[in-house]
Amino acid sequence: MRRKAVTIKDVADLVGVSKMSVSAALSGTNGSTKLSDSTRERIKEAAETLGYTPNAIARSLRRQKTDVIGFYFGHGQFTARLPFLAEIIGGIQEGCAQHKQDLLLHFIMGGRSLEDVYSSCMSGQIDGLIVLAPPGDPLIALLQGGDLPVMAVVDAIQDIPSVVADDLLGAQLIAEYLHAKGHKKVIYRSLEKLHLVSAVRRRDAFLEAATRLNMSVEECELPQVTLPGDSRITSWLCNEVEERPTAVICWNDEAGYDLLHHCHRHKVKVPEDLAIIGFDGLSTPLESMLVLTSVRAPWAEVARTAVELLCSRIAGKEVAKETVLPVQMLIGTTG
Amino acid sequence: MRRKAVTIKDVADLVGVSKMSVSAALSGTNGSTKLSDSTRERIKEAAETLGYTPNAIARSLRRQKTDVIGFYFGHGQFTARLPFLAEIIGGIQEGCAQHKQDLLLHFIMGGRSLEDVYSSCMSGQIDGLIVLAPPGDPLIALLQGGDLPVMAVVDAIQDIPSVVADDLLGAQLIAEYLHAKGHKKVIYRSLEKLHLVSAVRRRDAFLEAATRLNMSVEECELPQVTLPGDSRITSWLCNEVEERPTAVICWNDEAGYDLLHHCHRHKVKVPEDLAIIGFDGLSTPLESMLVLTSVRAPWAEVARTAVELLCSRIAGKEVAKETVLPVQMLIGTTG
DNA sequence: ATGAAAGCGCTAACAC
DNA sequence: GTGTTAGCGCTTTCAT
Repeated sequence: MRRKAVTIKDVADLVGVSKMSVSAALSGTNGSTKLSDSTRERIKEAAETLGYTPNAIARSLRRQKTDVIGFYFGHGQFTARLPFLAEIIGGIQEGCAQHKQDLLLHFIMGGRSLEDVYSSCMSGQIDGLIVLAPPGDPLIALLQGGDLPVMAVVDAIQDIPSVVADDLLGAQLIAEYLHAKGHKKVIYRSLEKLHLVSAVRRRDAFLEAATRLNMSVEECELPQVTLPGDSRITSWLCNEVEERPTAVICWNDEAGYDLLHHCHRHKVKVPEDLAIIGFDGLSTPLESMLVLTSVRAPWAEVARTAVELLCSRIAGKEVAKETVLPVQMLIGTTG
Repeated sequence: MRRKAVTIKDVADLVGVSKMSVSAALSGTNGSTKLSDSTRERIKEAAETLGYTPNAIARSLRRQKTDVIGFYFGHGQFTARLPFLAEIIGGIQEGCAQHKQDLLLHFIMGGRSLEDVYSSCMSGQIDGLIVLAPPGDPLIALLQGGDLPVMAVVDAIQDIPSVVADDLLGAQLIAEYLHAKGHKKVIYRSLEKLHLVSAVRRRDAFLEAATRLNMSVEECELPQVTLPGDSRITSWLCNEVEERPTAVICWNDEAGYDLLHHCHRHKVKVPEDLAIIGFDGLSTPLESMLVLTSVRAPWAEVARTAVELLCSRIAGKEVAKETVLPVQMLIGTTG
């Protein structure tokens, strides 16, 4: 506090009652203590006059509850500037706003040591935590032991209730879509290090579905952001190989757009020469001109739901181990 | 706290020292109390053994300081899903991470009453606040009275230290660019309700510069998101009027992209038939194919700087009333 | 170099 | 109905 703040005691003194009565009159959460309407009114007036604002910190200390939730999204590997993450954060925002409770979002920032981050989580500043991270994230292991309510989003985590999109269905939809369009030979562009559960699920489900539909799939693990010397794909794109693949399925939209750049640079026509499919269905400012064919996953809704379920958990209720939200095929102009 | 947490007292009892010594050994912020290295070590070990995590709430209550800053971005009118806001939030994230101090970001969510939001700000939960809102935002007026350190970003606010982009220069750059390209008659597409300082500055500076360069400017206030019956622009686009405008300067990128959609729908060729200029320089996933000609404003850097200055203010230092970050022309494919 | 006492502002439990 | 007593877990005097 910067200047001596007005406290409950000041109000009590002014009205001539005890601190208790003021607390009861203003916060209302009190069970036993009852007030007459007249005193309650006088107290409220006095509080108004003095410009009293309850001190949330003191309240939290006493109640052992802050009405604040945390959001952790990996240790510095993600930035909130990514469209995908903006979608998630926006969803959390909506969830918090929706929950009439005075629920705020507390970012757990990266760039500090693991111990610091863990301390932040366990320091009593937050009642619960939303996590977006691969299961192997070191924080997860630490959190498993504690009793802070945690919800995972996007990537399911063992032993932590998770809200995810239907990666399996999405992958199947893509396989069926391509099959219906007559594609026989395709490339699946996966995440280089498959540490994300969602990426693994999508790949496995796609391979399985494609095989079932008699499509031939070559897998191609590429870094998320394209390298200049991306030999295999580039050679496919440039040379007119016999029976070359006719589509590339990317594990997410970012990789899809990245490939689109490639194609553009190499004068490969999309989708005539090569179809490109993504996964996420993120919107871009250019939708009337070009839309990446993709699977639309309701990321904001995933996050919103996670907030809701986290609140339930904090309130002591059990929640489903895994909540799967539906996806749908988004037919764009790239395949 | 969910289960009885380990407290400073537990550690003290185990080692056989007073709570004081533990506090001194672990937090180090203590002035007078000195410890021998041996006791300090024993205390640290014991803390480790017990899995002690300091309770930040208790600490905050005692020190009247939380090391948390807040971010308020209007009362529900903005969503974190917007690319522009993602940029700002990402910048704040970077600023927080950079400040090695255990500095966290506390979102002040909308969707609650003005009083609730104000209470959140003044409840002692945050040491300072970053605000992104028009000067007329009701919260601003309330905040003016209080003594919570506040920094404004993007839109300068009277009597509040602000970090902004060089809107004036940006507008001039656009005017000069268009003039050099031979444009004589253009439209300035402004924000419908000019309550944003940045929007006003851009418009005024553009009108001034354009006039100086003998360009004729018609102003056209449009809602941020296009209405179907946007009569004036549409008629310009569809009819081959004598001496029709050759460029539309939009107050921000969003409006620019929106207009691009219009043009696309009406088969207006950009930039041949009409040049479109934006303001923000937001990146999109399609940059190798289409880039909106715009003024690139370093929004993330604006936010990062604001965090830095806010910390200075919290530490009691004076900061500049207005910090203006440079912008530059971003030549794209639309004009 | 260490400890004891006194709160920070609030609320849960019990008296009256 | 209303007041009193005790803390929540920590840190800042001031004494030893």
